[in-house]
Amino acid sequence: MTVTTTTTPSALAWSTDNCQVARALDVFGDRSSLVVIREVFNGVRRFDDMQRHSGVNRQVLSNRLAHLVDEGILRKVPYQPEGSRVRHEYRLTQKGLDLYPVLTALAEWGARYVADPEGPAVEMAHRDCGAEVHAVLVCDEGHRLDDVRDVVPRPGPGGRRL
Amino acid sequence: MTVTTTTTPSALAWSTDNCQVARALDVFGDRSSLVVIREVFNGVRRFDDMQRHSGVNRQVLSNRLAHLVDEGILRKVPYQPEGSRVRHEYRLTQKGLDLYPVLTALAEWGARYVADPEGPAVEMAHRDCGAEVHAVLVCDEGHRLDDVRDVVPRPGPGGRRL
DNA sequence: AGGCTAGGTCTGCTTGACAGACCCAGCAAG
DNA sequence: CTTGCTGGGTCTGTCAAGCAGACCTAGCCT
Repeated sequence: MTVTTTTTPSALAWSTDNCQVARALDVFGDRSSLVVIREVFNGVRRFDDMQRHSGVNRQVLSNRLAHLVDEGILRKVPYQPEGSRVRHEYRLTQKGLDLYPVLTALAEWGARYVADPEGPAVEMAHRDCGAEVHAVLVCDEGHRLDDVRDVVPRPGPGGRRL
Repeated sequence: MTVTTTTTPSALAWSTDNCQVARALDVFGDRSSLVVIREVFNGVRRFDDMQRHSGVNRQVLSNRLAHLVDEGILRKVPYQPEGSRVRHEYRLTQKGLDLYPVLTALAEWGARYVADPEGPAVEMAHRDCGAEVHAVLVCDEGHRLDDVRDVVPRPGPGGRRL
């Protein structure tokens, strides 16, 4: 057991008031919202289907759907089964579709650490070629970062000193 | 307003019991856990620092840290400020470090949709060249998927029919 | 002896999740 | 016309979780 000395992290000098990660989490960062989003990505778009398929409580599902519509991540689209009245289903907006990298990264981490021995329950594929899709980190200079230790967070243009 | 007809999504035929996304969310998928993880990624590793910097309730912080240590995402490392007794700080394990793509994707989505006009509060950089880092989707055939509509989820090897 | 600090725990209140029952509109069968 | 079915919810009561704020404790310093 080594005992190390440390320095004060510079992040402490920066505010988290306007952190976009925290704000993103306010929008969809609870278990139920992410499960709902997973359902919609999987093509399950109707209230009852989602409820049965995901097991999320009806009341909570109702709240989350309304909230995600409010936030512009989902939109309600009317549809009409034959011989039946118009109903509505939930679809991803562009803002919602842009969560694909988040969901892919999540699924990939899950596949590595919490999947059953026979493999992950779900995977992402390239529509054109059918090959599996992964979320990888690349920098603007074109380098691919295979070791996550090469990534370092830093204050962005909107960073505020305390 | 167009009214569409739809088909039953095939995802309904597959179980979500062993979905690795849901399992990953069980491990760290609540707001506080993700905020804690953000703090540790930013180099804030001590209890009081995290509490003050992130504003997470002390009790909740205590729970989350214990849980994340339990799950092998963080580990407690002793350190010794001069002239003081040994204390402990929280560091990422490899399992925790592998959340970098998730956090990067989250930060990127947040930068696009919920950041202040002057820009995101935080960004990821390449340690070697200083350029900004992004989470991008690539397939095993080497194609880069710039349009998320080219991604399609499908049952993986661990998928179970209902 | 008293104070300071890191890293927590304890208490009481309020909010949210949850299961399960209920509701409502409109089609269709009897 | 009544009865039932279905999708998409709302209502109710219970119980777990979040929260603010006070309190605790070990070891160092004065």
